[in-house]
Amino acid sequence: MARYNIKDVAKVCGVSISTVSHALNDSRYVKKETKEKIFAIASEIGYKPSALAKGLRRKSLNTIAVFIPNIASQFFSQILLGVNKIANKNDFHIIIVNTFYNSEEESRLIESLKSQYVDGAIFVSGLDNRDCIKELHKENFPIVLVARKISEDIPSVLIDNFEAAKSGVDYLVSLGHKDIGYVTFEFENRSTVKDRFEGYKQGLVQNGLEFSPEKVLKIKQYSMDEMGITYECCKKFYVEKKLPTAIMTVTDNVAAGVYNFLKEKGCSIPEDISLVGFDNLLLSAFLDPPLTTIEQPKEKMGECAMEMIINIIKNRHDIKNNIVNLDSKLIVRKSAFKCKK
Amino acid sequence: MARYNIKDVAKVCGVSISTVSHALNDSRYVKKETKEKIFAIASEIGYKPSALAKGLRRKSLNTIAVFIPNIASQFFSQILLGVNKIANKNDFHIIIVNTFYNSEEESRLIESLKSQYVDGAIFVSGLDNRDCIKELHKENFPIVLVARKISEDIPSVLIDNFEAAKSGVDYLVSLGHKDIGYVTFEFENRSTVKDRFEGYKQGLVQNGLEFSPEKVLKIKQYSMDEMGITYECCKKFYVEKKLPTAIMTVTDNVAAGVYNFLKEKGCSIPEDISLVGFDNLLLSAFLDPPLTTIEQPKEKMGECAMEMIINIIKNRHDIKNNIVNLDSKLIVRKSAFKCKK
DNA sequence: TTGTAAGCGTTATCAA
DNA sequence: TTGATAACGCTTACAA
Repeated sequence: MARYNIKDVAKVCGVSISTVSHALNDSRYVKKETKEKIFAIASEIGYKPSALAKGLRRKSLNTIAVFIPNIASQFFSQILLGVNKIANKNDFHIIIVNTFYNSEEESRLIESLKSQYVDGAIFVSGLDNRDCIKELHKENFPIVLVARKISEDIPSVLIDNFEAAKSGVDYLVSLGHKDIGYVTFEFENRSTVKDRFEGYKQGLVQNGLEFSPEKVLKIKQYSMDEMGITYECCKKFYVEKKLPTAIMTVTDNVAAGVYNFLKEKGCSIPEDISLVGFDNLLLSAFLDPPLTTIEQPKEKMGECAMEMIINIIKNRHDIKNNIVNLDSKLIVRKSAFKCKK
Repeated sequence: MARYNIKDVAKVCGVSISTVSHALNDSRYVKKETKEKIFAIASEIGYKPSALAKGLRRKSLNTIAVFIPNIASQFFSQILLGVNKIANKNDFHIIIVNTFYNSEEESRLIESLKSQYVDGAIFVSGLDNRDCIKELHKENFPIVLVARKISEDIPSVLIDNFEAAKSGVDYLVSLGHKDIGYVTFEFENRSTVKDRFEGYKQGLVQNGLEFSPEKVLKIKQYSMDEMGITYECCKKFYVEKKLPTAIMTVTDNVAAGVYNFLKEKGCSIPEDISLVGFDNLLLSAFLDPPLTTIEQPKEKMGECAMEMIINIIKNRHDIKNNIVNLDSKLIVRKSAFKCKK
């Protein structure tokens, strides 16, 4: 890969390098014929400007760091798809930083980011109380959060988790359910998870039902195998508890864990118990029966975040529009049914 | 983010910038006290060398491009996990290029890669007949292939797809099956897919069974929804054909499509028909019944590829070790059972 | 043991 | 309408 540089082009064209640069970048007037010649020769010898040199000079490489708990998770990789799409369209690159929900690792990586060439960062999910992210924002480093909320003034892309969860309860109530359980992750420092829980609670209350903490299973998320830990926790939690007639879960993977537990126990879904998930992960359609769930527009969230950060970088940011709430909706499949009791 | 540069450090330390550079990089002897002072001050003011400037000078940014058909697919994102792990460990970054199995897009992106700052590329899956990849290799640009084979001299990380598929047939035969169907993607230009098919064929023959093309359903992969297209194709293919007693599939997503088809038809798995998948995707454990499948060590393949490419870049490449075959193994779950007939 | 200065490939200022 | 040249922040050959 012998590479040509701008000097080579200039020499062949018989002009100065600044003319070449200006012609190629359209950054000042260049006589038509000169310009044409420059373009012709550049393409002929296959000249590609060095993004590196350009980056050094412009102090920007059009690259965004994307912090994500786990690339290999459906939810996150769908978001990445959207991020990637918009990045491509705008000639941006992304580098992916996998944090595995590890805050120390996240901090370390943010630190190393500073030596890097990134123009901004997108943080997907993760914990709320991250001073280092606030700091980044204070230092005017462009950041956007996705499915995570740290403070009102940091740009974030979300859905209204509270309303979405409430709509799930409404749906179950409309099917006649009065005894509705909830399975969630622990939510200190996770406002998205907490908002869903509050939506569940409020949904009960607004429908004239009583909220009872005993009906809530809180799972400590110590591993990436969300289905597996859910299954284990269910075994302990429901050991001598009566099962409710319906269960809502904080995410589809958790619902899948509940499926496994219920099937093993000989309960059939939805005859004996109804289930509603959250996120509409691909697997929810594979489950048997297919899971009724609440859609989160993952790809769109990624697109939106990338668009926002590009706007911020290019100083086109509309400061009033910090928090963007996208629409979610209930996807009715076959895991929830009329309550028989 | 006011950033300090090497000059600032030099000034504060009262030494020249070359001393600072050498001290920090350990690239020539620097008096102990001087060195200590440089480190102290650098860390105090939070100096981070600009990766960009370093990259321009060294003509390398320690960045690898990873070409992948679809980040949002289980199989690929698991590979990425491994790639990412080793990259992190070695202070490499990756930029991800999503091709959606589109060869033209791939070519275009390879082209744009040349203007970029990447030190090498990993190509995951995709078609075989890619001259532009061969060309890249001829130009001595470091590349490694994963789950894809273009020619013997291009470094590749694979499993032995032929043997793996054969072992699946052996297993089904050991359960008493004599009528074994196969569902695959079309495999012009996809040697990995073809090898599996050949393994299936050879497995039949070696077990004294006859291979019959009518038992093979070939799916044209025009969409990313592998489950959906499989379901549709099954409906057409088996419309008036007798179902075999067992079916092997080219990947678990295809098996999931077959599940849907069979369940709708009222066939139960494994009582009426046995199924064996391929890849051991996460979803295979979620299926009902859990799918017996052939494991492909996805994360390890990613790790291996990244290690190889780093070796190539650092000229530590052992030229004899171009094609690496990792181990695969049969994961027995509950979708295959003794043949009743 | 350390400093000077060239050079990586651009962009952008100033001058013509 | 265009050209010289400094500068981006670093590494490294050469000199001291």
